[in-house]
Amino acid sequence: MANLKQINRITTGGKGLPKSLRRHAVRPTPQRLAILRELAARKIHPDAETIYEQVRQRLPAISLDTVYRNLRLLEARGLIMRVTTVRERARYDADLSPHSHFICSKCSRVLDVPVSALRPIPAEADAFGTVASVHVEFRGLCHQCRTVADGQQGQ
Amino acid sequence: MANLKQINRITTGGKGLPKSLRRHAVRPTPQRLAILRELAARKIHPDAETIYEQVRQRLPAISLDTVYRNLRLLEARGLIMRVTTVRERARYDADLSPHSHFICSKCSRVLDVPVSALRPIPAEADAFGTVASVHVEFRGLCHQCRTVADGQQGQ
DNA sequence: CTTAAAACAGGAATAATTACTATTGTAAAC
DNA sequence: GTTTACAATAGTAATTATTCCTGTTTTAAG
Repeated sequence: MANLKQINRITTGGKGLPKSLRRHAVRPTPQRLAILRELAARKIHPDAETIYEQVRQRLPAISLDTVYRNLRLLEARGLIMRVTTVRERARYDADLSPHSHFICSKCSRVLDVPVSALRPIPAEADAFGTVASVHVEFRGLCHQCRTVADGQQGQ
Repeated sequence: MANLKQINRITTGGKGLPKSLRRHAVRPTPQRLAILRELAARKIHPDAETIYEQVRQRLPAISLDTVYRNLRLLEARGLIMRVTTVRERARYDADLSPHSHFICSKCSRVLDVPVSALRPIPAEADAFGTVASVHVEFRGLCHQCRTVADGQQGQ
């Protein structure tokens, strides 16, 4: 699946979406389909609560937990993605010089990435509004954790 | 809180930091100085809890709320910055094609920013580890909100 | 010294999210 | 076409990071 046009074509009632879910080893339950359709149909990038309110009109018995559970599952299976970053403790920096961060997904260490490792953000983004701040965040395995993982495959 | 002056003497290493705080219209209280020093001394980009644990060794009576309150204040005054993004409801997207987002700080609408508005992220970031994901987020006023703001100054 | 404002400690409250538990739906085996 | 096993669900309780509230202490100014 992977793109909006495909999903949109599918969500108008065809059998494509259920098939696509099965391909990803996800059972196409009514709740799941409703959530996914709601996400694909709208461009507003809704949050769990908004999806819940909408889906409830069709499936009045659905629970908020089901929405959360399925968003998590669908994200894990690579069928949808988060717009906002991972929700974790806020971290601070006294260094105000322009730079970015690499966050290790295993040890959660935060490394400074100098601007030279990025291209400067162009003014084109101004097309969408008055840009007040830009946040660039890399996630992955840091060298240390990668080395350990290479040696002993698990954990 | 007893003998604050003693504490003040202890936590006040040099006079530079207090002066800098005053320049930003922030009163250089011992707690504040300790928090800021902790942040500046370490490169680990600590979270509130970590700062709290550290500062507590010098100022055992400090409260966690004071740490949070001051981090907020120092950020608002432009003396420190968050490494992670604003902590708000997670939003999802069914469009997995590479693109970025502009989030309006007023109406919190999320607009899609095509990759063409960004330069592709270079492989240089690999110097820090194995990059699994890159997240780019713009924040500011969207056109609609800006127009409204121009017309009627308040709100 | 007195007084007003800012900052504080401690604990209660909030909001988003996740965990738990008993129940229901469903796919496959018989 | 039942039975069986397991995934998914609803409803609610719990958790976690953060903020709010109240009464007190500290600081700065008159």
